[in-house]
Order: sequence, then C-alpha cells, then structure tokens
Amino acid sequence: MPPIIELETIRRTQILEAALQTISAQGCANVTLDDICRASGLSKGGLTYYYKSKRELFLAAFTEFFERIFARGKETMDRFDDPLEKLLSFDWLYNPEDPDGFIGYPVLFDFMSIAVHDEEYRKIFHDWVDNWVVLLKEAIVLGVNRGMFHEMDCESAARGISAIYQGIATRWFLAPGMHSRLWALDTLENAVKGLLFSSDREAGR
Amino acid sequence: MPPIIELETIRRTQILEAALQTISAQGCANVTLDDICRASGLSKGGLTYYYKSKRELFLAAFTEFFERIFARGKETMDRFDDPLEKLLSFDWLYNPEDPDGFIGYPVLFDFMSIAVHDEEYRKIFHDWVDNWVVLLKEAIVLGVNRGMFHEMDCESAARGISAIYQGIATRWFLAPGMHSRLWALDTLENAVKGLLFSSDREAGR
DNA sequence: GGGTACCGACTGGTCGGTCGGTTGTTCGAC
DNA sequence: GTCGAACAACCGACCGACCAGTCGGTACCC
Repeated sequence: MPPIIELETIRRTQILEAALQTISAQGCANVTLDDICRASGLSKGGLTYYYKSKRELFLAAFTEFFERIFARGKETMDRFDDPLEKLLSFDWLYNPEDPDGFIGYPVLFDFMSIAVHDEEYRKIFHDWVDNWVVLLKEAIVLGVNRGMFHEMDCESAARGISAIYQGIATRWFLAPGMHSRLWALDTLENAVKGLLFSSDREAGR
Repeated sequence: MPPIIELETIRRTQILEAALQTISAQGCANVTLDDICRASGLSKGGLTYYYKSKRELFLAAFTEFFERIFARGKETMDRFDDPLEKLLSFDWLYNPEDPDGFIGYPVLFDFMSIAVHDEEYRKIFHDWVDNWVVLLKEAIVLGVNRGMFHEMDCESAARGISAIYQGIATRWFLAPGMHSRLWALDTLENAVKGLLFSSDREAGR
C-alpha cells in the first residue's frame, strides 16, 4: 500500500520550509547548506538527494515563497466585492503579527538583490509581478465597468498600485520606528486613490 | 611642500569608487577583496592599509554612495521654485542614461538586503531616509504656506512620497520591459498628487 | 539483489586577513 | 652633504577557516 502522501512531497516541502525560515532569519549570503540541514532535520546527503545543488534548492524555495504570498493575496482579495476594497485589501502586508507576510520581507529583499545580477531570478520576479498585475487589473476593470473609476489604462494603474504597495512596505519594514502601520495604510489609500481618481489621467500609457 | 590634495583622500576615494563600481556590477555577495584590488589598481596590502577589514570598506563605500545620491537629489531639487515641481524633480532616477542613478540601483538593493540583518547598516538607511524626508518636507511646507496644498501632516506626506519614489523605481529598474519611463513618471505624478490633494486627508497621523 | 532513501566524513577550492618585506622620503646628527 | 634611522605607503605570498559538492557506505523494502 503506497503512502497517502508521497514521501517526496513531504520531504521537499519540509526542506523548502526550512530553507525559507533560514533565509529569512539569516539572509541568503549567510546561509549554508549545513544550516538548512539542521533546520530541516535531514543530513547533507538527504538534502542533496532531493536538490542537486544549492542554486536549485534556492530557486525552488523562492518559487515556493512567491506562490504562497500570491495565494495569500488572492485569497484575501476574493473576500471583498467592492473594487476599491479589493485594491486596498492587502493590509496584512503591514501587519507585524502576520507570520506569512512578516517573514517574507527579508526573503523578498534577498531575492531582489540577487535578481539584479541573475537572469533566472529576474524571470521569476517578472512572472510574480505579472500575476499581481492581472489580479489588480481585474479589480480595476470591475470598478471602471461599475462606473466607480473613470476610464484609464487599467494595466498601467495595476502596475502602479503594485509598485506603491511595495514601496510603502519597504519603508514600513526596514524603518518601523518611523513608519507606523497607520502611516502605511493612510499613505497607501491616498496614493491609490490618486491613481484611480486623478482627473487628468489619460487612457494612453 | 605638502601635496595639494592629501594622498590619503585620493586613495580612499579611489578605493571607494572601485568598490562601488564592483558592487554594482557583480553584487555584494560576489565581490572579493581581490576584485576591488584589481579595480582600484592597488594591492591587497595597499587596500588593507586604508581599510582594515572588508566590512569597514563596505560600510564606507555605502556611506559614500548615499551621500552622493542625496547630494545629487538636493541639487536637482534646488533648481526648481515651484513646490510641486520640486517634489517631482527626481525624474533622473528613472533615466537609464544617468550614470549616478542607474549604477545606484544594484547598490541600493544589495544594501537593503544586508540591512535587514545588520543593525549598523539599518542605521545608515534610517539616516538616509530621514535626510530625504527633511528635504521633501520643506517643499511640502512651502506648498502649504503658499496655499497650493491643503493643511496636512507634512512629515507623513514626505515619507509617503519618498516611499512611492522607491517603489516605482524598484519596478522600473528590475522589470524595465514592462515599466517604461513614461509609466514611472505618470504613476509617480498621480500618486504624489493623491497624497497632496486628497480631500479627506487629515492633519493627524 | 536491486533499488530507494538517507547518512556523514572527506576534499578541493575560495577568500579574508596576516605579515615579512620593499621603496621612497624626511630629517636630525655629524 | 651625507649617512642612516624612522616612518609612511604599498606589495604579494601565504595561511587557515569555511563550505559546496562528492562518495562510499547503510538500512530497509520489494
């Protein structure tokens, strides 16, 4: 009788989880394979059995990370019906109590600094951004169709909102003493409204 | 007769320049002292003579970097009289031809990913952000005094504008194919106007 | 007995830091 | 005026720590 869940699946998620935790806590540059072995409860040989190289493991870990964050975002967004509320539903990003979100920042920063010099990493980043854009764009189109927002280049606006989220998040996370959760939410709302309700905005990019 | 410029000053800037170029091109994690030696034209011994450790050298390089960028921003901003124009004067950030700005992105990304796990780095980041905030806040206060913007918490708004700049810049740099210069400028303008002209914005944070 | 899953000692390469040495310059003693 | 001591500026071979990847083994199952 085969096991209900593939052992391989268990091990791989176990390893990726350990990798993400370790990367988040120590930063990519300071993570050794031995660290991940310790965190995952496997030996070096065991690790190598599932991931042939450090690079392969890291790429898998980051991919897993982006999938998780995106799933979380989509899930939260789907809870709202109002387009504007959908677009502002990512306040869990600015919640230090939130385990998913908070652990993610160090991972994201590490990822981006690597992506600068690495084509394959950059590709993952692009895909991730594109996923967000599709999601946000749907909400914007919905708002336009309902007459809440005026006509606009919805994709550009979606990219803008996504970028603004990240900019605010960066400050909020790296300098929390000076940037409160309230500041983050307030700034986000006004900036997003600036994109959606600006009177002189044209449809062209 | 002593030399007109201190030799030490020449060497130190020579080394820091080499370090920044190398970091920008290869990424912190891939930079060795030998790389910087090669780039600066000094030997390992010569390097060590001026900077006792890799960490000390890197901290000095990053500090130098932040000073340069800030000086550049201030200089550009001072050219304008109109407060709104001042606040939108950083379009050189979104110019791939600009040597200062463009080389800076990889450096900034590297810096932030280290700052996550390093108190001393984080301190430098905080100071840098604070400098920007002071600068932007002055322009906002000016606008409020002239009656162009309504009353608001000028510091919060300054922090918001600064964060938005960075968010847009991040996307523009890391995924240039999907985020044109025009998109960056357009998004920036609307988001900033959202902060400055929002009707329901209160003075409290 | 062959295959899957895993172990952990070992190795080879890399890199930050060290250190003995060299060159050139200044300056006081004679 | 010159000798040499002291020092600043710099060189580059070397060392030792660290670490990714390897590989011969083991245990268990079919």
